[in-house]
Amino acid sequence: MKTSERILNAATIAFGENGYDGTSLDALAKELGIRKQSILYHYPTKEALLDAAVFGAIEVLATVLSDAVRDSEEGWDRIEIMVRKVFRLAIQRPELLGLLREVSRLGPPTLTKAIKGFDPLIQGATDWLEAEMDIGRIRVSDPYLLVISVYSVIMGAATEGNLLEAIGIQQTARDVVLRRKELLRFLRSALIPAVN
Amino acid sequence: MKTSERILNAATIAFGENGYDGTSLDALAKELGIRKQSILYHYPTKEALLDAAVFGAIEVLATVLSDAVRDSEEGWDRIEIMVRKVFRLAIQRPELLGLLREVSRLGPPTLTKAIKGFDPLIQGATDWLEAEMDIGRIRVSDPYLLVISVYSVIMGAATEGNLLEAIGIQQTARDVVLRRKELLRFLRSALIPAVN
DNA sequence: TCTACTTTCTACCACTTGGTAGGCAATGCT
DNA sequence: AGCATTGCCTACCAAGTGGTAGAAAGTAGA
Repeated sequence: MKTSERILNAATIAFGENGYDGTSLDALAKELGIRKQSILYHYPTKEALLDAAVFGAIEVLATVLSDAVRDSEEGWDRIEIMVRKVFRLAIQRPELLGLLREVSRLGPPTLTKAIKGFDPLIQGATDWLEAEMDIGRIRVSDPYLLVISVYSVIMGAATEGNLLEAIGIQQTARDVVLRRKELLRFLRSALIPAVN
Repeated sequence: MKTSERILNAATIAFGENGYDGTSLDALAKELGIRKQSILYHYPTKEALLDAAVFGAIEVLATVLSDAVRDSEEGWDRIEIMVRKVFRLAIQRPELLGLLREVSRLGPPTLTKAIKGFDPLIQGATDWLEAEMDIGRIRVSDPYLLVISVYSVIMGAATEGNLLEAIGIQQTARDVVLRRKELLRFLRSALIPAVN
């Protein structure tokens, strides 16, 4: 793998797990077996490295979501597939979601750029939800707020693995499946309109 | 106000907003108009200061929740009051929830202590939900996972104000009320059993 | 082989970090 | 008054921070 890619991967993990301020270029370099100056050759500043990592994370998430749209039928099935794929991502690469959460705490200017990358995703989801509401497949409510609520829930559920781990709860693969199932039931109850 | 209290308040805000690593004792002292050494007089280390702030935040949250229990009827009313009070807390003192989120990222040893403080709250909520399920007022599911889901949702919704602000969405008091209303509808749909 | 370019390195730098040592004034107790 | 305690201070330190300057080493084309 190219050095610049190795740096980016390590940075994504480090920023996602220890935060931006909690990660030093020296530590990052040591982990990679190189000198800090080599990092600064590929990414002129620490912030540039952060931006690159965030951009990469958004790209991966966008790909996962558009894959979910491609591989799913309309209606509830689409949400289910989406949740499954995001959960798989959260298990395989938890640092990505951690990084995105970190960005939302860091605020501008990085957050501002990140939002721009996110905007088409949010817009697409909002439009789709709105259309589904019109057909009556999704309970009618403010689509934008709904997107954000769903985002919060999925993000929370997907990243709460670390929390459970810290509490001392064993996290077997079966438990993850259970949590995902529970989340889906939760979302289903919240989104599907009541049958009158 | 006593100096030690002023330090604790400022630290809670700073840790909650900028994170532990993003907050320096010097900056904190400057903000308070004192020297760093005065901070270290009241709290022997930075970590001790963090622990004190976290302890305080948990205490406030516990008070809010137990107040909610006291001021509410059983059933859905209790959840509604709870959400209202947590939202009010999130608006009046957003740093508290930010701090708790930060702790969950920092991991042990602070997280371990925090969890201990949280345990009675989680236990109480779990027991209560279980009882409500038995009566049929709450949809039957794993109570523990449900607590965590609800926690994620409320936490997410309550702390997403910064995010919305960054996106550029005006956050009037009316919008907050709308978001809270939407969240309650979301929770209600997810928790109340379907009428067959 | 000479040359131009890319990549990584050593050597430094100014600044900030959390923390120690100890002084000095105010307060209150005997 | 004498004295101990409390609270905040100045002075300082070793370690770490992100970043600059520029040398050395590899690599590829002519």
